[in-house]
Amino acid sequence: MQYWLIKSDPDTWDWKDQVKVGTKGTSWDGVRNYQARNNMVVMKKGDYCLFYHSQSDPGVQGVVKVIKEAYRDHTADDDDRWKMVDVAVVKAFKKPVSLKEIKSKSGLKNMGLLKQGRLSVNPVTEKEFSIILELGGIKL
DNA sequence: GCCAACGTTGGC
DNA sequence: GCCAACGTTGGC
Repeated sequence: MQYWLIKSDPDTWDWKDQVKVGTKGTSWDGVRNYQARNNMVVMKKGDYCLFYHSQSDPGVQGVVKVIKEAYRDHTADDDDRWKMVDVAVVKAFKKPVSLKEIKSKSGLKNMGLLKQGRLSVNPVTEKEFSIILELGGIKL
């Protein structure tokens, strides 16, 4: 089992949209970065991902899981390089965990999110994952 | 809207 | 293969 953090610009796709599609989930398309793609390719069905809003009021909104492993991103025209996975909602946080909180928590100082702010798909350790769930006020 | 960080492109 | 120019992301 691996843990991840995936970012979405809420103007394009936000947590509410994700909740709306429910257990059917949605394809996480549009990723055009090699590192992010490489991370998606190694995702396994059932892996948990923290759903993160970038831009205005950045923070983790809840937990989703991988329901379909990497396959060709159909939004990439005839460019075969790009992949996507499908994710579905697991649970919403009682309270979103802001970037500020993440920065101020000592156990989270080494998160990929902080080290490489621009990468939209980041690996998260089990420990980091559990700290963030706690901050979000939920248990799985 | 600005800017830093980083990725990508293209000329050589 | 190097590097400058340019584009994009994301925090503030």
